[in-house]
Amino acid sequence: MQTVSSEALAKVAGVKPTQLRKDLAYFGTFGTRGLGYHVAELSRRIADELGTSRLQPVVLVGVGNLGLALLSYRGFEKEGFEIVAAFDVDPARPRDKAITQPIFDMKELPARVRKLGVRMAVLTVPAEVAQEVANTLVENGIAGILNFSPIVLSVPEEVMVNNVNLAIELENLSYFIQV
Amino acid sequence: MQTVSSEALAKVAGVKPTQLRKDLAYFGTFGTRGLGYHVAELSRRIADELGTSRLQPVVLVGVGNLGLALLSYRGFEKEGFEIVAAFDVDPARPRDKAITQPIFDMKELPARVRKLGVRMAVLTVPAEVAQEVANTLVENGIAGILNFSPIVLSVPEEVMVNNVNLAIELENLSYFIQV
DNA sequence: ATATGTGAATAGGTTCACAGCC
DNA sequence: GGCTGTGAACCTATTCACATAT
Repeated sequence: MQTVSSEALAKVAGVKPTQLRKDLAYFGTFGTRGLGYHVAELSRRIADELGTSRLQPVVLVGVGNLGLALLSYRGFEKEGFEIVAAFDVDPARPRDKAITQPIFDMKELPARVRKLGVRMAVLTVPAEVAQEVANTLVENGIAGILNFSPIVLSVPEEVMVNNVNLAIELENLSYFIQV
Repeated sequence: MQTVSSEALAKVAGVKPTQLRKDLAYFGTFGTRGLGYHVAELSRRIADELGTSRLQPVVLVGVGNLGLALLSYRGFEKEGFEIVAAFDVDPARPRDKAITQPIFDMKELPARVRKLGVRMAVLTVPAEVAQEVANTLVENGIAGILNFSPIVLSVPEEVMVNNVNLAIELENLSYFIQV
């Protein structure tokens, strides 16, 4: 399959074809009229825009249940991300799951994050310490945080935070399924 | 603290006060002019609207890394949700973590979901089987699905799906932190 | 004096309709 | 003929400004 239409792409993405075309058009002309989009080229150009054309290093902070599960998750590499290191207040606490990434003590975070030059972090620490850890991350060069703590982080405006709040997702479902 | 202002609430929610007031107003008049919102009453009325004033039972399907982590997560109960049962193709596979919820064989899903009368499900199965499992869930009365598989589920329009896609969250960060 | 509730104004996002190009 | 790219139309969401209530 060499080319693909906006209609086919929209189908799998769950959006309307016009939406998809307009979105792509914000980044330039990706397609060919009468033909569609050249798959390889489209893929490359999207990766370029997202910044995932090279492998992006990421650190994870807070190796509890969720942190450990994310460290084992094999779905990131395919999309161009690699969790290169994890940090925890108790790096030696027994963890049953075998993971490939090293777990360091939180104390080592500043030096190691700087050394690695990592710009993205996954935050899976308890809510009580999330803001404090976020501050440390930002101070040491992190520019994007994927936050799993159920609090609104306060960060400088040049830092990007994406929140994943599982309770809110369920509340949302709960609301919409009500009879 | 008996009452709270839209300004204080907006601060912790990370939105503007007018936004918060307008949103609440869609569900009725919750506050008192000159005073603010009565905390206990507001809390109760929001829970009523969300349908979380009673404990909501939820099932989880797919007890892999992520599923297991979510089963151990203690943040749901506080918000009114309880994962009452989990299902997996291999319920007996060794899992190091001690969890309180029973894990049943997928074969038992239809009968048990019906019996329990559960209306919400968390879907943490591999992408290849996600659609098939979703179909089974819907056939047996599930009306809301929290989907962690990186695919767009096709469901009847009365069924609500919320997607959590970790790779997309990282891609989003990656895009915005680019220099 | 203080803080909500809300119409009006503004901004942002989606869809339509079709011109433009292969 | 087929499919993209895009201005215009439409729709939805946010913010403003202030009337209203305590």
